[in-house]
Amino acid sequence: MPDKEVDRSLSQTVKAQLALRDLILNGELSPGDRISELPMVDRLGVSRTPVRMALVRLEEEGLLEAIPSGGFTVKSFTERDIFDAIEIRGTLEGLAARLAAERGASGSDLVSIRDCLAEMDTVVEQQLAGGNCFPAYVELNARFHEMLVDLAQSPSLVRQLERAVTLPFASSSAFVMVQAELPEARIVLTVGQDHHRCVVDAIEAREGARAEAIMREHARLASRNLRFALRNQETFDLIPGAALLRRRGRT
Amino acid sequence: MPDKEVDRSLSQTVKAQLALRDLILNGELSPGDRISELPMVDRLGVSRTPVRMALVRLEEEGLLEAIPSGGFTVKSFTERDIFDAIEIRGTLEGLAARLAAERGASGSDLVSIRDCLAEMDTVVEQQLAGGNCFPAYVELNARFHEMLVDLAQSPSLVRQLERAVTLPFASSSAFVMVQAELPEARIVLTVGQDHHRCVVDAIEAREGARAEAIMREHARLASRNLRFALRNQETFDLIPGAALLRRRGRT
DNA sequence: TGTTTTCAGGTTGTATACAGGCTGAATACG
DNA sequence: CGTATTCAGCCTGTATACAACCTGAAAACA
Repeated sequence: MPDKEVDRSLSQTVKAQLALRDLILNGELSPGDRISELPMVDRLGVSRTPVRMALVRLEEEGLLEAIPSGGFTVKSFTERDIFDAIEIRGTLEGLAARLAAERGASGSDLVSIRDCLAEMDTVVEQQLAGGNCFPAYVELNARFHEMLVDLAQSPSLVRQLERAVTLPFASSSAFVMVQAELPEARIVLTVGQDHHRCVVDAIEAREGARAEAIMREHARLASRNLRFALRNQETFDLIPGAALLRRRGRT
Repeated sequence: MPDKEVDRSLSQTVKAQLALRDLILNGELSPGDRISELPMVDRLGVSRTPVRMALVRLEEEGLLEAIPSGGFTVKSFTERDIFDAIEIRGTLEGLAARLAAERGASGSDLVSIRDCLAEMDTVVEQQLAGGNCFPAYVELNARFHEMLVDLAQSPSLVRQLERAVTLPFASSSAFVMVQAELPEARIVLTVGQDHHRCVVDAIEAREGARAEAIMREHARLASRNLRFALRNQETFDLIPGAALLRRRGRT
């Protein structure tokens, strides 16, 4: 836990939102729990207004569920919810790649993303040689996916994808940490990086259908990681937001 | 305008949200306009708190844009934004159709959607015979699309699609009214209804790829309507939220 | 004993007061 | 005359008071 002392320059609302999200993701608030405003006022050290705002935002984010009669509860997720979220991300990233190919990406954008690709190559190489470069890889991976979406030059799509990725386990780097423990880690890493390269090639060659198919399949690497992660407890706990997951058949 | 007097049973927040949305969609607030809370308090007859809440909600909805230093402005949209929004909807509905096919829809669900299909057949027939059944068609069309998405049995996808459709011109029935003026109206209506039937057939036959392709192409009917609507002023004004559209090259 | 009613506690929705920050215009200065 | 500075007005973010509502439990009644 890096930041127990929250920066005071942040607005109270943002402070509350971050703190509340942590509380949920760390499992200090369990799925189904009703969240009342007043207790949170004490717990977060801000007044009701920012707490209220944070609750609304987190509901939009998908972590909370509104109760018809007022108030919120912590949402719970099934294994299938995660699979679906990953599939949705893959589908939208596929659309982004296709649009990028069809509309044509500018030369400078392609150079930028190829630079990113090269950096990732280095990191992947070091990782395969036995180092532990996952933090660096996660960051580069996030940057790559962001740049890719931008290639589509579609604000609507960026917006939609932002939402698709808010759930912690839906993001492109959610399962990279799990991957470290995976027996087939080398394969997934190598194949994933090849996807990255191929999709850029496809976009440059204006091969829309191919670019789309690659990104869809690319997202399914995350599904594979997920399936593995669910198999034993240690890897299960590596899943971001694992506390929100209910395994087959509970309330 | 059916409801100039807003139901007093609604909460102030909802009241404010509806009124504010109308104000924006009707063009009484122009794109780029900054929306201050106090003037809205006078204009909507509710206090700052509900106004504030409505603003946050409308930002999430995509009608407003947050100013970094605080406050909101009315968003503006380009022709391409709409095309992209339609493409996104088509892509997600395609995913829904594919999942429905792959996962298998229950017999009773298929019966229900076929009932809806049959009702639409009747309406389409009457329409082609010279009647004006568009309101009925719009409602049935909305119901069909809703049922289709439900067939995928994916809460995540339902959620994502709900968001994709919040923009008024992205919804499946946004351009049906324009269609009435379209020279090729008969064709679009006939083909659209055929899409509806074919996608259900595909789902029942577990033909995922076909179901997906059909829904993608189905959404492109809306793009066709849009392209036509943009050509002259009368049809342009039929576009929901037309006031938010900026034609090529303005601030 | 089972059902209905009543009531108290807590919770949310709404209104409003207050403080800090931003904006834009007028003014002073180079 | 152009640029930097100051200041007033407004606006948002936050805190808090108040009221309506819902919930759950105890009590009264059939």
